[in-house]
Amino acid sequence: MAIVSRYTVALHILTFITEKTGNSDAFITSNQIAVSVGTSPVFIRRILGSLAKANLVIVKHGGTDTGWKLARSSDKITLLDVYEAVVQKPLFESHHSKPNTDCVIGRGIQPALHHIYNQSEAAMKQQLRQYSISDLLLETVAQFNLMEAEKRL
Amino acid sequence: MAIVSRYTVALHILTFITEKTGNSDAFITSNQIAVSVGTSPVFIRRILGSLAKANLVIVKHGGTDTGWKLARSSDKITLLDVYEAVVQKPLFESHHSKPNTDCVIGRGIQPALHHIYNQSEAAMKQQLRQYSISDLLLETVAQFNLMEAEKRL
DNA sequence: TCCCAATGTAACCATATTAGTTCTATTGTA
DNA sequence: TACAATAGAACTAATATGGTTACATTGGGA
Repeated sequence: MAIVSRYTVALHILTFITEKTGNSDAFITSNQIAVSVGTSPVFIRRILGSLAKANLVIVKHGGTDTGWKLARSSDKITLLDVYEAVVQKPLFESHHSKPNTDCVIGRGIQPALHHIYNQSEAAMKQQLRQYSISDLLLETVAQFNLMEAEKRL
Repeated sequence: MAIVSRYTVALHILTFITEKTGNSDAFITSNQIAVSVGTSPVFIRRILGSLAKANLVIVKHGGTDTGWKLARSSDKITLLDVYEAVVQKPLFESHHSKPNTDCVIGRGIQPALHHIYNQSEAAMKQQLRQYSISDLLLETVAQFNLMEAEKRL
């Protein structure tokens, strides 16, 4: 398959929080986010939990004004930070079956692929590191405005 | 999840065929390959079917000496060729749910991510393009010899 | 101290994907 | 025509994903 949509949702969440709170210290609830993403608050909280473990968001319980906010400025959170927080598995999977160890190929191919797979995954991550949530918000708003302008034609 | 193990198996298949046939015109059966991979011939044939569609292998039916061989020299088949043949989906998945189109983020984030996702996937593929099946066979044999040497200590 | 809105988390379900198995049809040369 | 292997459909088991429901927990404010 592909990289789970959980990653896309995580980026949606952080971009949404950034847009709603701006420079303020407000907290956003999982319900508000769920409406924007179009899914259930529980699913959102599961992902927020991963982001909290990676110290990307802060949660506030009890009283009024509860919910979530960014743990640091949105231009200090890269898309790679989010990837590492949400995707735990390596990009490439090895055999499910156990290759025949009497065979040269069966024995040697897994270590041989290891280096190549690592290199490819690193190249992909290097791209993600070049963008921050702040960049993503700017681009998202730009795309939104573009679509609105087209609608008015 | 991750890139399916089908890709790893496809590389195993092609490396195996290369090692067994060398420069000869011999054909390898799906049964022989299945033994090396440690799985069923049907699964192997399913993957060989994808590789055949991408013109990476040739199948021969009927008579004696039936089975599969490479469609071109192993140093002319890159790991990217195999990736494109076997993995049809984009690396990154978009939302499963439908984002709220009344929301700036819900509306703009998918096109905003599109470019970034494409760039990351391209960087990963670029790495795969640098290796051929021939390179992979060399490295696999080297790793095998290394492990055999360690065993003798 | 009690209230309460929202989080934290477990349990359960539906769905999709992956890979393994079995079976039957087909291929095309000897 | 025989036959050795592929082609492919149908079925199963295992796993992962995301959605739903339910309930305990948090902790500031009345």
